[in-house]
Amino acid sequence: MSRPKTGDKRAAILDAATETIAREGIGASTASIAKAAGVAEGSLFRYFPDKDTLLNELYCEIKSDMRSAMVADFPDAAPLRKRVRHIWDSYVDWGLARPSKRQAMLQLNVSERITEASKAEGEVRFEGAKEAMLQLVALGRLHGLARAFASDLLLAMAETTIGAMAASPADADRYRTVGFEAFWSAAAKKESREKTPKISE
Amino acid sequence: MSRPKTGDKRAAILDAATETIAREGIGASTASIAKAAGVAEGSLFRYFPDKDTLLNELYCEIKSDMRSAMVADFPDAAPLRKRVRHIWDSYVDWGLARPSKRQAMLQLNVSERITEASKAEGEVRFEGAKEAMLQLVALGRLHGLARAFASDLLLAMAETTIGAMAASPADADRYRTVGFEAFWSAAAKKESREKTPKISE
Amino acid sequence: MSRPKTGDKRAAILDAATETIAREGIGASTASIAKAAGVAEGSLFRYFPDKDTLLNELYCEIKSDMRSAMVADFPDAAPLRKRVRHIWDSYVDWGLARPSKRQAMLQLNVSERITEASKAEGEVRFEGAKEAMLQLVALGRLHGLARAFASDLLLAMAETTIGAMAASPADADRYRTVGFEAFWSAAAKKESREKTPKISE
Amino acid sequence: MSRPKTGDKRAAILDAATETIAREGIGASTASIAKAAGVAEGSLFRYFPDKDTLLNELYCEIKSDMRSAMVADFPDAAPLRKRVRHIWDSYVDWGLARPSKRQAMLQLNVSERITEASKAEGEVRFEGAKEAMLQLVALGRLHGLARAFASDLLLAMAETTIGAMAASPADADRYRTVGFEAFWSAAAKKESREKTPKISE
DNA sequence: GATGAATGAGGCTTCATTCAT
DNA sequence: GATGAATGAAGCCTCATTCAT
Repeated sequence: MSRPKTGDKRAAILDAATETIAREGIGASTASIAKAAGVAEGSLFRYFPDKDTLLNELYCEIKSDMRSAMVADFPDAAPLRKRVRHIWDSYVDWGLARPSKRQAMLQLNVSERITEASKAEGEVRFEGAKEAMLQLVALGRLHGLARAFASDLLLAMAETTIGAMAASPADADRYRTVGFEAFWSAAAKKESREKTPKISE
Repeated sequence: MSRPKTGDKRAAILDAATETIAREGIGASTASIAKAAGVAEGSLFRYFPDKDTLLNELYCEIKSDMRSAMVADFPDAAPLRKRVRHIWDSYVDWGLARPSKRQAMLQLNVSERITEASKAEGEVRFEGAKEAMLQLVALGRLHGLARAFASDLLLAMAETTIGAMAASPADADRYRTVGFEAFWSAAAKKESREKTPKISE
Repeated sequence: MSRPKTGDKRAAILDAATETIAREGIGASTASIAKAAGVAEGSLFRYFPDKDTLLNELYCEIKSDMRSAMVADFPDAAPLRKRVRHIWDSYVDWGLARPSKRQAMLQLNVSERITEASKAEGEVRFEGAKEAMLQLVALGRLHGLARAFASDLLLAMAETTIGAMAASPADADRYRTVGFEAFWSAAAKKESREKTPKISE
Repeated sequence: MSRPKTGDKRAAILDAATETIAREGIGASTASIAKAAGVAEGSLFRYFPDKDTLLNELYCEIKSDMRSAMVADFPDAAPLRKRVRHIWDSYVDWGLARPSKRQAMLQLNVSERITEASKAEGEVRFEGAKEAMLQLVALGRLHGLARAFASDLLLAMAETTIGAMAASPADADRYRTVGFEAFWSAAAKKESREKTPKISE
């Protein structure tokens, strides 16, 4: 899309890597990535010492992009339900709007070439979201379990929802909402519905 | 692990491919798979004309194995909740008991080398499970949406649950149950729990 | 065509090799030859210790077949022209009737895997033909040159003629005759045609 | 032989392929060709996407080289006999001077890996020669037959002649002349010798 | 004898990476 | 810095040959 006219080859390479890996998987050659980026084969290695580094930095970059989408306008002071809904919507909309990034991330997520360090780095600076998830766990159905479980559940359910939305664009809005309600029911307090609003506080 | 002494090289190769791909990803070389299977590299190609075929047959084989686990003892006549719980437990236990198969399947699932035909074949003969999912969708919170959405949601949540169980074996039982309750809350009817039994009919 | 019902696997293999090599060249695999012969892969090596031997024996066999065609009914006592015409027609008809053998021979002829010994063996027992060629050289336009030159010229011209006949079956008879006349003019004495009979004596 | 110091690797590879194929046949490995060319095996594939392309381009290249030899100094305005003699001599001398190219061409000519397109391309731009052959056919012994038949006959006879010259270098000149006379007698007008000169006019 | 599964060397091709320009 | 030609290790696959049944 936006092939930077500026000398920003690094970004061009990361973009091209996203597209190419989304299409061809982790096995995409550095040559094809460089070509898609409009740079010489060798130039790729001026910005990334080797392919593994490129993959790891791409992973971090996409995570960071996703984070930005979630962090933007995060309603820190809103009720829990609103905050979780924000996370949900941000993630789902991000994935829908950037299918290549999402697809590339699916590939990177299962790759043995992404280091633990990269995965750890992907976790940082989601503070508002983490805090919301902590509260959700503390007050809800997942009480006593690891916060990561709630986060992973949200991501897994959102991922499934995105897939359904992409497959049936006409029903996209319903899927987003129903998906969220499903997650909320799964994770929020199990008491009678009347009390649920209280939980979300 | 247990290298079959029988002449069943095909099975040995599939087993070795499972282990190797679980460890190294789809990029695992045919040489390493053959070696792990204890056969010559050329022998691999007597059983599978090329690597893509091996991958696709491995995919189908693992799916079939998973299916067998779910279909076994399927309580066709039980209430919906019991049947869904059976699906949940079967899947979760299968994944926990066969971490390599599960891990390999994660890799195969995102690979562009698995054909639509293979994916379609993976769907068949889950009749009891499909039927349960149809009822769940018809009567529950996902009313009006595609059955596949419910199935995918279950798989995604179970997957997440398996991950958590594997990470904290001590809490495994709690995760399995809580995970299921989360799914059930996500998908089953939203009315008060007392009415839930009615739904399951 | 005639897949021998008898136990004559050796002949079946040679036949199959002829067809397969005609179609795929010298690179045809022993497996494909065995399959075409209707025998097991390993059986081929009971009749021929290795592929090179198979190729060389095939070469000799086809040469021998060709020789048989030429030697049959050879008019030893006829005038030279008649004898040469017999050679010509025998060769041309043989090649036309057995396109696979001819095509396989074209491949074998240029192969570095055919030994000098095989080539030498291919020469023997063409006595009547050799004698005719010797006379032709002695009395004709190629006077003083090697007999092999005349033979090779005949074969080369006949080969070209066969190719033309195969390409235009409707004109086959004309090509055969014109081809022979061309060879005769090329090799026989240059004096007026009336005297030719004298030469041929 | 003379390994070009220039960066012209492509030509070096074609040269090496010529030598290697002349020696070992079409089955010569890309590794041996690359080695003979003094380049890494991978480099070969920068110039030719695969071995088949290499073979086809080699075929075209050699044909083109042969064409150049024939076209050079072609006496368009000379009498027919002179023009045909030019073709004959050019071809024979070319083949004698470049035994590897000739030998390689013999291999390529019978290979199923040379496409029809390559063969067609090999035919173009022989205009002067074609024209001469057309006249020869129109006026001579092959009257009414395809021009290609005359051309093929010339090539086949020249090929045989080259073989004889190579085998007996001492008699080379005689073979060249006698070979031509044989071809001329074979193809030119059959009328009485007195008239033959007229034809050749 | 006959079979065909098994073998592993070797062939073609790809690709991450280097380096001279 | 940027380039892309060059490299050769490594990958997938074929195949002549062996050998247990």
